[in-house]
Amino acid sequence: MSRINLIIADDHELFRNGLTELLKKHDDINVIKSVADGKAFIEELKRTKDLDIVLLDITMPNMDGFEVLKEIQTLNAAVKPIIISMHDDGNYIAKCAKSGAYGYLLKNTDEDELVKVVRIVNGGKKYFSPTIAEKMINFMSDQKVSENILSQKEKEVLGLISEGFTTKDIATKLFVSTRTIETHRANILRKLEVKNTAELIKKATQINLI
Amino acid sequence: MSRINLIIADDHELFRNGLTELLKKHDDINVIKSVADGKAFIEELKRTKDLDIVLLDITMPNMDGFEVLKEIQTLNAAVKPIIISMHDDGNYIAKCAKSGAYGYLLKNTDEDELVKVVRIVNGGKKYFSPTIAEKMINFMSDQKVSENILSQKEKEVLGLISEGFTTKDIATKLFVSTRTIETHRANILRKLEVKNTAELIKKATQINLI
DNA sequence: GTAAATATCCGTATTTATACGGATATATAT
DNA sequence: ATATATATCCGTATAAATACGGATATTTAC
Repeated sequence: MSRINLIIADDHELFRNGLTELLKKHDDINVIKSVADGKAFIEELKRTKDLDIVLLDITMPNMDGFEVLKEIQTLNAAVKPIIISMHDDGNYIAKCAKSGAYGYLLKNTDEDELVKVVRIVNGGKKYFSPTIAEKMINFMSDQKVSENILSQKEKEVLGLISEGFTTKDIATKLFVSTRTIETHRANILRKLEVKNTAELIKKATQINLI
Repeated sequence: MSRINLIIADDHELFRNGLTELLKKHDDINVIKSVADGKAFIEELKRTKDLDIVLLDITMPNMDGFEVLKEIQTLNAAVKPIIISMHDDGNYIAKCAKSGAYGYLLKNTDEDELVKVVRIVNGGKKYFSPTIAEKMINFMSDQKVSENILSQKEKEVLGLISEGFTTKDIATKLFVSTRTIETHRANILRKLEVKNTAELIKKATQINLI
Protein backbone atom coordinates (compact mmCIF):
# COMPACT_ATOMS: atom_id res chain seq x y z
CA MET A 1 0.00 0.00 0.00
CA SER A 2 1.43 3.35 -0.94
CA ARG A 3 1.40 6.07 1.66
CA ILE A 4 -0.53 9.30 1.47
CA ASN A 5 1.84 12.11 0.50
CA LEU A 6 0.93 15.30 2.27
CA ILE A 7 2.18 18.87 2.63
CA ILE A 8 1.21 21.28 5.37
CA ALA A 9 0.88 24.98 4.54
CA ASP A 10 0.38 27.20 7.57
CA ASP A 11 2.15 30.33 8.70
CA HIS A 12 2.11 29.33 12.35
CA GLU A 13 5.30 27.45 12.84
CA LEU A 14 4.27 25.93 16.13
CA PHE A 15 1.08 24.62 14.63
CA ARG A 16 2.80 23.35 11.53
CA ASN A 17 5.47 21.49 13.44
CA GLY A 18 3.06 20.16 16.00
CA LEU A 19 0.81 18.84 13.29
CA THR A 20 3.75 17.17 11.61
CA GLU A 21 4.58 15.37 14.85
CA LEU A 22 0.98 14.24 15.21
CA LEU A 23 0.74 12.88 11.70
CA LYS A 24 4.08 11.09 11.99
CA LYS A 25 2.37 8.65 14.31
CA HIS A 26 0.22 7.38 11.46
CA ASP A 27 2.08 5.01 9.21
CA ASP A 28 -0.09 5.51 6.16
CA ILE A 29 0.53 9.28 6.13
CA ASN A 30 3.75 10.76 4.87
CA VAL A 31 4.35 14.44 5.62
CA ILE A 32 6.79 15.30 2.90
CA LYS A 33 7.15 18.95 3.71
CA SER A 34 5.66 21.88 5.56
CA VAL A 35 5.66 25.46 4.32
CA ALA A 36 4.79 28.82 5.83
CA ASP A 37 2.95 30.52 2.99
CA GLY A 38 0.97 29.96 -0.16
CA LYS A 39 3.69 30.97 -2.55
CA ALA A 40 6.13 28.49 -1.04
CA PHE A 41 3.49 25.82 -1.37
CA ILE A 42 2.84 26.50 -5.04
CA GLU A 43 6.57 26.18 -5.68
CA GLU A 44 6.61 22.85 -3.88
CA LEU A 45 3.56 21.75 -5.80
CA LYS A 46 5.31 22.35 -9.11
CA ARG A 47 8.36 20.47 -7.96
CA THR A 48 6.76 17.52 -6.21
CA LYS A 49 5.42 14.44 -7.95
CA ASP A 50 2.78 12.25 -6.38
CA LEU A 51 1.49 14.84 -3.95
CA ASP A 52 -1.89 13.70 -2.70
CA ILE A 53 -3.07 16.21 -0.16
CA VAL A 54 -2.30 19.65 1.14
CA LEU A 55 -3.51 20.82 4.54
CA LEU A 56 -4.07 24.47 3.86
CA ASP A 57 -4.52 27.38 6.21
CA ILE A 58 -6.58 30.34 5.01
CA THR A 59 -4.69 33.24 6.48
CA MET A 60 -1.13 33.18 5.30
CA PRO A 61 1.27 35.84 4.08
CA ASN A 62 2.23 36.23 0.42
CA MET A 63 -0.59 34.10 -0.90
CA ASP A 64 -3.54 33.13 1.21
CA GLY A 65 -5.47 29.89 1.15
CA PHE A 66 -8.14 31.19 -1.23
CA GLU A 67 -5.54 32.20 -3.78
CA VAL A 68 -3.83 28.86 -3.42
CA LEU A 69 -7.11 27.08 -4.14
CA LYS A 70 -7.59 29.15 -7.27
CA GLU A 71 -4.03 28.50 -8.38
CA ILE A 72 -4.47 24.77 -7.89
CA GLN A 73 -7.48 24.90 -10.21
CA THR A 74 -5.63 26.99 -12.76
CA LEU A 75 -2.71 24.59 -12.77
CA ASN A 76 -5.16 21.72 -12.93
CA ALA A 77 -3.09 20.03 -10.25
CA ALA A 78 -4.10 16.65 -8.88
CA VAL A 79 -3.49 17.62 -5.27
CA LYS A 80 -6.58 17.59 -3.09
CA PRO A 81 -6.71 20.52 -0.67
CA ILE A 82 -8.13 20.27 2.82
CA ILE A 83 -8.63 23.58 4.59
CA ILE A 84 -7.63 23.77 8.23
CA SER A 85 -8.90 27.04 9.57
CA MET A 86 -9.82 28.45 12.90
CA HIS A 87 -12.71 30.43 11.49
CA ASP A 88 -16.06 28.79 11.30
CA ASP A 89 -17.52 31.70 9.34
CA GLY A 90 -19.93 30.42 6.76
CA ASN A 91 -18.34 33.06 4.60
CA TYR A 92 -14.98 31.34 4.53
CA ILE A 93 -16.40 27.88 4.26
CA ALA A 94 -18.56 28.73 1.27
CA LYS A 95 -15.69 30.46 -0.47
CA CYS A 96 -13.48 27.40 0.00
CA ALA A 97 -16.14 25.00 -1.17
CA LYS A 98 -16.65 27.09 -4.30
CA SER A 99 -12.91 27.19 -4.90
CA GLY A 100 -12.48 23.44 -4.92
CA ALA A 101 -11.58 22.47 -1.36
CA TYR A 102 -12.06 18.78 -0.59
CA GLY A 103 -12.58 19.35 3.09
CA TYR A 104 -12.80 22.03 5.75
CA LEU A 105 -11.62 21.37 9.27
CA LEU A 106 -11.45 23.64 12.26
CA LYS A 107 -8.27 23.81 14.25
CA ASN A 108 -10.10 22.46 17.23
CA THR A 109 -10.83 19.25 15.39
CA ASP A 110 -9.48 16.19 17.12
CA GLU A 111 -6.74 14.04 15.73
CA ASP A 112 -9.05 11.17 14.81
CA GLU A 113 -11.27 13.43 12.73
CA LEU A 114 -8.25 14.90 10.97
CA VAL A 115 -6.84 11.52 10.06
CA LYS A 116 -10.27 10.29 9.03
CA VAL A 117 -10.78 13.21 6.66
CA VAL A 118 -7.29 12.86 5.20
CA ARG A 119 -8.10 9.24 4.36
CA ILE A 120 -11.52 10.01 2.94
CA VAL A 121 -10.18 12.82 0.78
CA ASN A 122 -7.29 10.69 -0.35
CA GLY A 123 -9.91 8.28 -1.64
CA GLY A 124 -11.17 11.07 -3.88
CA LYS A 125 -14.24 12.03 -1.89
CA LYS A 126 -15.01 15.45 -0.49
CA TYR A 127 -15.85 15.74 3.16
CA PHE A 128 -17.49 18.60 5.02
CA SER A 129 -18.72 17.79 8.50
CA PRO A 130 -22.42 18.36 9.21
CA THR A 131 -21.65 21.33 11.45
CA ILE A 132 -19.47 22.95 8.82
CA ALA A 133 -21.97 22.29 6.08
CA GLU A 134 -24.70 23.87 8.18
CA LYS A 135 -22.71 27.06 8.72
CA MET A 136 -22.18 27.27 5.01
CA ILE A 137 -25.87 26.90 4.23
CA ASN A 138 -26.83 29.53 6.76
CA PHE A 139 -24.32 31.90 5.34
CA MET A 140 -25.42 31.42 1.79
CA SER A 141 -28.99 32.33 2.58
CA ASP A 142 -27.97 35.38 4.62
CA GLN A 143 -25.48 36.36 1.99
CA LYS A 144 -28.09 36.33 -0.69
CA VAL A 145 -30.00 38.94 1.25
CA SER A 146 -27.19 41.31 2.01
CA GLU A 147 -25.40 40.95 -1.29
CA ASN A 148 -28.33 40.97 -3.62
CA ILE A 149 -30.68 43.31 -1.91
CA LEU A 150 -29.00 46.33 -3.43
CA SER A 151 -28.48 46.88 -7.13
CA GLN A 152 -25.01 47.50 -8.52
CA LYS A 153 -25.76 51.17 -8.87
CA GLU A 154 -27.11 51.38 -5.36
CA LYS A 155 -24.01 49.72 -4.00
CA GLU A 156 -21.89 52.19 -5.88
CA VAL A 157 -23.86 55.10 -4.48
CA LEU A 158 -23.65 53.63 -0.99
CA GLY A 159 -19.90 53.38 -1.29
CA LEU A 160 -19.63 57.01 -2.26
CA ILE A 161 -21.94 58.11 0.53
CA SER A 162 -19.75 56.27 3.00
CA GLU A 163 -16.75 58.18 1.76
CA GLY A 164 -18.39 61.43 2.68
CA PHE A 165 -19.60 62.53 -0.74
CA THR A 166 -22.87 64.44 -0.81
CA THR A 167 -25.72 63.75 -3.16
CA LYS A 168 -24.57 66.60 -5.38
CA ASP A 169 -20.99 65.29 -5.45
CA ILE A 170 -22.19 61.84 -6.40
CA ALA A 171 -24.49 63.13 -9.12
CA THR A 172 -21.61 65.03 -10.69
CA LYS A 173 -19.31 62.05 -10.39
CA LEU A 174 -21.80 59.70 -12.01
CA PHE A 175 -23.08 62.19 -14.64
CA VAL A 176 -26.71 62.05 -13.51
CA SER A 177 -29.02 64.51 -11.83
CA THR A 178 -29.07 64.92 -8.08
CA ARG A 179 -32.65 63.76 -8.23
CA THR A 180 -31.54 60.36 -9.42
CA ILE A 181 -29.12 60.01 -6.55
CA GLU A 182 -31.82 61.12 -4.13
CA THR A 183 -34.03 58.35 -5.40
CA HIS A 184 -31.19 55.87 -4.98
CA ARG A 185 -30.64 57.02 -1.43
CA ALA A 186 -34.32 56.68 -0.64
CA ASN A 187 -34.37 53.19 -2.09
CA ILE A 188 -31.27 52.18 -0.18
CA LEU A 189 -32.74 53.44 3.08
CA ARG A 190 -35.95 51.57 2.40
CA LYS A 191 -34.23 48.34 1.47
CA LEU A 192 -31.98 48.32 4.50
CA GLU A 193 -34.84 49.45 6.71
CA VAL A 194 -33.06 52.40 8.22
CA LYS A 195 -34.21 55.96 8.46
CA ASN A 196 -31.16 58.10 7.91
CA THR A 197 -27.57 58.19 6.76
CA ALA A 198 -26.04 57.56 10.16
CA GLU A 199 -28.01 54.38 10.69
CA LEU A 200 -27.41 53.39 7.10
CA ILE A 201 -23.65 53.53 7.34
CA LYS A 202 -23.70 51.64 10.60
CA LYS A 203 -25.88 48.90 9.20
CA ALA A 204 -23.90 48.73 5.98
CA THR A 205 -20.68 48.17 7.88
CA GLN A 206 -22.37 45.55 10.02
CA ILE A 207 -23.47 43.53 7.06
CA ASN A 208 -20.19 44.06 5.23
CA LEU A 209 -21.61 46.15 2.44
CA ILE A 210 -18.84 48.68 2.77
CA MET B 1 17.48 19.62 38.39
CA SER B 2 13.73 19.72 38.65
CA ARG B 3 11.75 19.92 35.44
CA ILE B 4 9.52 22.78 34.39
CA ASN B 5 5.90 21.83 34.99
CA LEU B 6 3.68 23.22 32.30
CA ILE B 7 0.04 23.18 31.25
CA ILE B 8 -1.29 24.09 27.81
CA ALA B 9 -4.66 25.83 27.53
CA ASP B 10 -5.93 26.19 23.99
CA ASP B 11 -9.24 25.32 22.41
CA HIS B 12 -7.66 24.03 19.22
CA GLU B 13 -7.09 20.40 19.86
CA LEU B 14 -4.73 19.95 16.94
CA PHE B 15 -2.59 22.82 18.13
CA ARG B 16 -2.66 21.65 21.73
CA ASN B 17 -1.67 18.12 20.90
CA GLY B 18 0.93 19.18 18.40
CA LEU B 19 2.49 21.50 20.91
CA THR B 20 2.58 18.75 23.48
CA GLU B 21 4.47 16.54 21.04
CA LEU B 22 6.93 19.33 20.35
CA LEU B 23 7.62 20.03 23.99
CA LYS B 24 8.02 16.35 24.82
CA LYS B 25 11.30 16.47 22.98
CA HIS B 26 12.76 18.77 25.61
CA ASP B 27 13.80 16.92 28.72
CA ASP B 28 13.61 19.86 31.07
CA ILE B 29 9.98 20.54 30.19
CA ASN B 30 7.17 18.45 31.59
CA VAL B 31 3.74 18.93 30.00
CA ILE B 32 1.55 17.73 32.80
CA LYS B 33 -1.76 18.40 31.10
CA SER B 34 -3.51 20.21 28.30
CA VAL B 35 -6.97 21.72 28.52
CA ALA B 36 -9.41 23.22 26.02
CA ASP B 37 -10.78 26.19 27.91
CA GLY B 38 -10.08 28.66 30.66
CA LYS B 39 -12.44 27.18 33.16
CA ALA B 40 -10.87 23.76 32.87
CA PHE B 41 -7.50 25.34 33.38
CA ILE B 42 -8.52 27.15 36.56
CA GLU B 43 -9.78 23.87 37.96
CA GLU B 44 -6.47 22.23 37.15
CA LEU B 45 -4.65 25.16 38.68
CA LYS B 46 -6.44 24.69 41.98
CA ARG B 47 -5.70 20.99 41.98
CA THR B 48 -2.11 20.98 40.81
CA LYS B 49 0.89 21.64 43.03
CA ASP B 50 4.17 22.89 41.63
CA LEU B 51 2.76 24.24 38.41
CA ASP B 52 5.31 26.58 36.89
CA ILE B 53 3.96 27.80 33.60
CA VAL B 54 0.77 27.87 31.59
CA LEU B 55 0.79 28.42 27.85
CA LEU B 56 -2.42 30.31 27.40
CA ASP B 57 -4.47 31.04 24.32
CA ILE B 58 -6.56 34.21 24.28
CA THR B 59 -9.65 33.05 22.46
CA MET B 60 -11.21 30.14 24.25
CA PRO B 61 -14.74 29.18 25.13
CA ASN B 62 -16.13 29.43 28.68
CA MET B 63 -13.36 31.64 29.99
CA ASP B 64 -10.96 33.41 27.68
CA GLY B 65 -7.29 34.11 28.24
CA PHE B 66 -7.88 37.58 29.64
CA GLU B 67 -10.24 36.27 32.25
CA VAL B 68 -7.82 33.52 33.14
CA LEU B 69 -5.06 36.10 33.69
CA LYS B 70 -7.33 38.05 36.00
CA GLU B 71 -8.30 34.94 37.90
CA ILE B 72 -4.67 33.97 38.36
CA GLN B 73 -4.05 37.36 39.93
CA THR B 74 -7.09 37.07 42.14
CA LEU B 75 -6.05 33.64 43.34
CA ASN B 76 -2.54 34.96 43.80
CA ALA B 77 -1.33 31.81 42.11
CA ALA B 78 2.36 31.22 41.54
CA VAL B 79 1.89 30.02 37.98
CA LYS B 80 3.51 32.22 35.35
CA PRO B 81 1.33 32.62 32.26
CA ILE B 82 2.74 32.90 28.75
CA ILE B 83 0.26 33.94 26.11
CA ILE B 84 0.37 32.11 22.80
CA SER B 85 -1.86 33.96 20.41
CA MET B 86 -2.18 34.37 16.71
CA HIS B 87 -3.12 38.00 16.98
CA ASP B 88 -0.39 40.56 17.00
CA ASP B 89 -2.84 43.36 17.76
CA GLY B 90 -1.22 45.83 20.09
CA ASN B 91 -4.63 45.85 21.71
CA TYR B 92 -4.36 42.25 22.88
CA ILE B 93 -0.72 42.47 23.80
CA ALA B 94 -1.23 45.53 25.97
CA LYS B 95 -4.20 43.96 27.70
CA CYS B 96 -2.19 40.84 28.50
CA ALA B 97 0.81 42.78 29.75
CA LYS B 98 -1.46 44.76 32.05
CA SER B 99 -3.09 41.59 33.30
CA GLY B 100 0.13 39.96 34.42
CA ALA B 101 1.30 37.86 31.48
CA TYR B 102 4.98 36.88 31.67
CA GLY B 103 5.33 36.52 27.93
CA TYR B 104 3.48 36.89 24.66
CA LEU B 105 4.25 34.66 21.72
CA LEU B 106 2.67 34.44 18.33
CA LYS B 107 1.66 31.09 16.99
CA ASN B 108 4.14 31.53 14.20
CA THR B 109 6.98 31.60 16.67
CA ASP B 110 9.55 28.91 16.11
CA GLU B 111 10.20 26.09 18.51
CA ASP B 112 13.51 27.51 19.71
CA GLU B 113 11.93 30.81 20.64
CA LEU B 114 9.12 29.03 22.48
CA VAL B 115 11.48 26.90 24.51
CA LYS B 116 13.72 29.86 25.19
CA VAL B 117 10.85 31.93 26.54
CA VAL B 118 9.57 29.04 28.66
CA ARG B 119 12.99 28.82 30.29
CA ILE B 120 13.36 32.57 30.77
CA VAL B 121 9.90 32.85 32.30
CA ASN B 122 10.52 29.83 34.49
CA GLY B 123 13.49 31.75 35.88
CA GLY B 124 11.04 34.42 37.01
CA LYS B 125 11.70 36.97 34.29
CA LYS B 126 9.15 38.41 31.91
CA TYR B 127 9.85 38.28 28.22
CA PHE B 128 8.24 40.20 25.39
CA SER B 129 10.09 40.12 22.11
CA PRO B 130 11.11 43.46 20.61
CA THR B 131 8.52 43.13 17.82
CA ILE B 132 5.74 42.40 20.27
CA ALA B 133 6.79 45.19 22.56
CA GLU B 134 6.79 47.61 19.65
CA LYS B 135 3.25 46.68 18.63
CA MET B 136 2.16 47.29 22.17
CA ILE B 137 3.74 50.73 22.31
CA ASN B 138 2.23 51.75 19.00
CA PHE B 139 -1.15 50.64 20.14
CA MET B 140 -0.97 52.48 23.40
CA SER B 141 -0.25 55.78 21.69
CA ASP B 142 -2.96 55.27 19.05
CA GLN B 143 -5.37 54.16 21.69
CA LYS B 144 -4.86 57.32 23.65
CA VAL B 145 -5.90 59.30 20.60
CA SER B 146 -9.00 57.40 19.66
CA GLU B 147 -10.17 56.81 23.20
CA ASN B 148 -9.47 60.19 24.63
CA ILE B 149 -10.07 62.48 21.74
CA LEU B 150 -13.80 62.66 22.40
CA SER B 151 -15.32 63.73 25.69
CA GLN B 152 -17.75 61.45 27.52
CA LYS B 153 -20.64 63.56 26.34
CA GLU B 154 -19.42 63.56 22.77
CA LYS B 155 -19.09 59.78 22.83
CA GLU B 156 -22.62 59.54 24.14
CA VAL B 157 -23.92 61.80 21.39
CA LEU B 158 -21.96 59.87 18.79
CA GLY B 159 -23.52 56.64 19.99
CA LEU B 160 -27.00 58.06 19.64
CA ILE B 161 -26.26 59.47 16.19
CA SER B 162 -25.11 56.03 15.10
CA GLU B 163 -28.41 54.58 16.21
CA GLY B 164 -30.24 56.86 13.85
CA PHE B 165 -31.42 59.51 16.28
CA THR B 166 -31.61 63.05 14.93
CA THR B 167 -30.25 66.12 16.68
CA LYS B 168 -33.71 66.91 17.97
CA ASP B 169 -34.22 63.37 19.30
CA ILE B 170 -30.92 63.49 21.09
CA ALA B 171 -31.58 66.92 22.59
CA THR B 172 -34.88 65.69 23.99
CA LYS B 173 -33.31 62.51 25.30
CA LEU B 174 -30.50 64.37 27.04
CA PHE B 175 -32.63 67.29 28.26
CA VAL B 176 -30.61 69.97 26.48
CA SER B 177 -31.29 72.28 23.58
CA THR B 178 -30.81 71.15 20.02
CA ARG B 179 -28.21 73.86 19.74
CA THR B 180 -26.05 72.07 22.29
CA ILE B 181 -26.21 68.85 20.33
CA GLU B 182 -25.41 70.72 17.16
CA THR B 183 -22.27 72.05 18.78
CA HIS B 184 -21.35 68.57 19.94
CA ARG B 185 -21.80 67.27 16.44
CA ALA B 186 -19.64 70.03 15.01
CA ASN B 187 -16.95 69.30 17.57
CA ILE B 188 -17.06 65.59 16.89
CA LEU B 189 -16.74 66.17 13.14
CA ARG B 190 -13.82 68.49 13.71
CA LYS B 191 -12.03 66.16 16.08
CA LEU B 192 -12.35 63.15 13.85
CA GLU B 193 -11.51 65.25 10.79
CA VAL B 194 -14.53 64.26 8.76
CA LYS B 195 -17.03 66.43 7.01
CA ASN B 196 -20.39 64.80 7.45
CA THR B 197 -22.37 62.15 9.25
CA ALA B 198 -21.74 59.40 6.73
CA GLU B 199 -18.00 59.76 6.93
CA LEU B 200 -18.23 60.15 10.68
CA ILE B 201 -19.99 56.87 11.26
CA LYS B 202 -17.61 55.08 8.95
CA LYS B 203 -14.57 56.46 10.71
CA ALA B 204 -16.06 55.82 14.13
CA THR B 205 -16.60 52.17 13.32
CA GLN B 206 -13.11 51.92 11.92
CA ILE B 207 -11.51 53.18 15.08
CA ASN B 208 -13.84 51.19 17.30
CA LEU B 209 -15.63 54.13 18.78
CA ILE B 210 -19.00 52.54 18.21
C1' DG C 1 -42.90 36.61 -23.39
C1' DT C 2 -44.70 38.79 -19.60
C1' DA C 3 -43.80 40.37 -14.95
C1' DA C 4 -40.63 42.44 -11.86
C1' DA C 5 -36.78 45.14 -10.81
C1' DT C 6 -33.58 48.66 -12.14
C1' DA C 7 -31.80 53.05 -13.61
C1' DT C 8 -33.02 57.07 -14.83
C1' DC C 9 -35.68 61.37 -14.82
C1' DC C 10 -38.85 65.48 -12.58
C1' DG C 11 -41.37 68.73 -8.83
C1' DT C 12 -42.48 70.48 -4.16
C1' DA C 13 -42.03 70.76 0.80
C1' DT C 14 -40.13 69.79 5.21
C1' DT C 15 -36.75 68.45 8.27
C1' DT C 16 -31.91 67.92 9.38
C1' DA C 17 -27.28 68.93 9.24
C1' DT C 18 -23.51 72.00 8.72
C1' DA C 19 -21.11 76.56 8.93
C1' DC C 20 -20.36 80.84 10.58
C1' DG C 21 -19.47 83.48 15.15
C1' DG C 22 -19.77 84.16 20.20
C1' DA C 23 -20.50 83.27 25.45
C1' DT C 24 -20.15 81.32 30.43
C1' DA C 25 -19.48 78.13 34.30
C1' DT C 26 -17.13 74.07 35.69
C1' DA C 27 -13.82 70.67 35.73
C1' DT C 28 -9.13 69.08 34.73
C1' DA C 29 -4.47 69.31 34.27
C1' DT C 30 0.28 71.18 34.76
C1' DA D 1 -3.12 79.09 40.20
C1' DT D 2 -3.63 79.67 35.57
C1' DA D 3 -4.42 77.51 31.27
C1' DT D 4 -7.11 74.11 28.81
C1' DA D 5 -10.96 71.48 27.86
C1' DT D 6 -15.75 70.58 28.63
C1' DA D 7 -20.69 71.22 28.72
C1' DT D 8 -23.85 74.19 28.04
C1' DC D 9 -26.29 78.08 25.87
C1' DC D 10 -27.86 81.50 21.64
C1' DG D 11 -28.67 83.49 16.55
C1' DT D 12 -28.59 83.42 11.51
C1' DA D 13 -27.98 81.15 7.15
C1' DT D 14 -27.11 77.77 3.82
C1' DA D 15 -26.68 73.17 2.30
C1' DA D 16 -28.12 68.62 2.45
C1' DA D 17 -31.21 64.90 3.32
C1' DT D 18 -35.72 62.96 3.59
C1' DA D 19 -40.72 62.47 2.34
C1' DC D 20 -44.34 62.78 -0.58
C1' DG D 21 -45.88 61.34 -5.55
C1' DG D 22 -45.24 60.07 -10.45
C1' DA D 23 -42.95 58.48 -15.10
C1' DT D 24 -40.28 55.71 -18.79
C1' DA D 25 -36.90 52.66 -20.96
C1' DT D 26 -34.13 48.76 -20.15
C1' DT D 27 -32.69 44.72 -18.09
C1' DT D 28 -33.48 40.52 -15.55
C1' DA D 29 -36.04 36.66 -14.05
C1' DC D 30 -39.44 33.01 -14.29
